[in-house]
Amino acid sequence: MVPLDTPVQEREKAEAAQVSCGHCDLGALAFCSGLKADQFRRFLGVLRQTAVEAHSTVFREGDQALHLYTVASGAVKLYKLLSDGRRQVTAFLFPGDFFGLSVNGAYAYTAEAMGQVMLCRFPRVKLDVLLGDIPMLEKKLLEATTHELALAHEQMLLLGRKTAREKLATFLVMLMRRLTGRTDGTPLLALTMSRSDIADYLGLTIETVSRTLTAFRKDGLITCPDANHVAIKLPDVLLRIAEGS
Amino acid sequence: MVPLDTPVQEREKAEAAQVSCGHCDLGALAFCSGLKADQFRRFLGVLRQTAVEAHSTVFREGDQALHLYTVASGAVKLYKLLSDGRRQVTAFLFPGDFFGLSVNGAYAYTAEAMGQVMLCRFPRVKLDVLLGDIPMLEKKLLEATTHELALAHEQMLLLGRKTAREKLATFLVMLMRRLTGRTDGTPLLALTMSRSDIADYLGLTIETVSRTLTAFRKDGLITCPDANHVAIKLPDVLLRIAEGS
DNA sequence: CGTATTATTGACCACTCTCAAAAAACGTGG
DNA sequence: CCACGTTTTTTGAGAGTGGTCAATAATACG
Repeated sequence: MVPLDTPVQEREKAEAAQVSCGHCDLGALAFCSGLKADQFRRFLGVLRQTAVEAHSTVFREGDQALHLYTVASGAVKLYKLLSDGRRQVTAFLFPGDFFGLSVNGAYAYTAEAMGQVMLCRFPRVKLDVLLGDIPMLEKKLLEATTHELALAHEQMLLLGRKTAREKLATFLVMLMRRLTGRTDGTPLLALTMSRSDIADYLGLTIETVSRTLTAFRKDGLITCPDANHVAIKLPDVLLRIAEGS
Repeated sequence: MVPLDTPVQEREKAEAAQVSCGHCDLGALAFCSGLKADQFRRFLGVLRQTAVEAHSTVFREGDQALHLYTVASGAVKLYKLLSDGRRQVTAFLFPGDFFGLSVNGAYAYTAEAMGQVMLCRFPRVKLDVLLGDIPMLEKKLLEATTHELALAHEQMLLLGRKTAREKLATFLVMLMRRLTGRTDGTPLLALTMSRSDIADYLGLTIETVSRTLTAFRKDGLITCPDANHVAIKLPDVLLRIAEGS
């Protein structure tokens, strides 16, 4: 719960026309990629990098939305709660993803670190000025939000219309794409999230998640070296299941 | 399926500093509200108003995303399909709402008119130029997308964690807010969507939608003059059910 | 007015949830 | 490093919400 703030204004190693943030290894995916040297300097003046410990809350739903964040390293989950404790995880975020967009000045969801996480934090008021001056940043933000929206639509399809088996298959394929960038080979996935997180992401219970993974194992689709690692044995079959055919 | 295009460039009745589009009665909610006279003239040059017949498809998921749309009047539904025909309605849109945002140049969902609809259509390439010149428009678009994203998160919570009863209650309260702007009194809602649309929006079957509405009727929460009209008798109780308590 | 479509109601069933216990993994201190 | 307690995951048995299939009723439409 105690973010270790590290000012970064003084680090101005980027004088080249094309610079990269240097705090992350995102390359062209980073928010700051493509900025000119002087723009990048101003960008650094607005940004503050913060380290967040595992399982600590970055902000809660309803909090005043003072900052916008991007994930530099690690993973973050977003969720919403019902009054009786039922939870819906709305997204798992990985390096390069934005979060903290607000409606009416309040965050629409809670954000929690799933492990040691490095974040880039932008005060909204300062960022708004910068967005006005550097149209490319605003374009990127709009593009990122649009992308998030498309993912949300995908997730609605999953939650509303897919079976438990299809949900888990979709989840594994998604992780495979996101963490390894490929859907071929037999990648070994490190699950940074608990069964409870997965269940709340897919609209299932932990028991159903566990049982379905066991079924996948028995079908030879995956192997599990341990509870937090999944090796995808038949990616193509899994993909077919995910798409509901 | 045959949109009746009506060029509107010549209609330049707006010479005042603060103008409103004139094609809709949205006031401050309209995309064009707050534009200066010269900006508005350019805005009109980009825009094309189109009338769309009931049940016709504006565009399909995967189509090349050439246009961005706003609803001027009527209602539109967005949906995604699985290969075997299972459908998830991701949103019902009403006057003032945007749609047609794309990822990788393709629409992420299908858009269909639910009745006679008037749309404002913006070619993406022309709009992009205009957005670059009028930062306020880009801000509005970002805000609208952010708002849509928040609604999507709400819907994920509903789809993943709410019971049929809670889903229907949430749906009715949402319609009440959206169509009447209030949650008090005993408003009469005109349902522009079929049971099938409602079911596919809430992740249920038409039978469950029908049964749950009957249960609400028996509980005295609503009355139904006919199948397409619902009078909310106890809005506060419905709201409590919707929030899961 | 007859036909097609949509909505309601009923009976039954199954997928997933709930409750419960066992097994495995994790963390902590001796 | 191991014993211990705690937490997480897995597995099992049974139950319930919502789905499926089917028939009836109501509505829309030509």
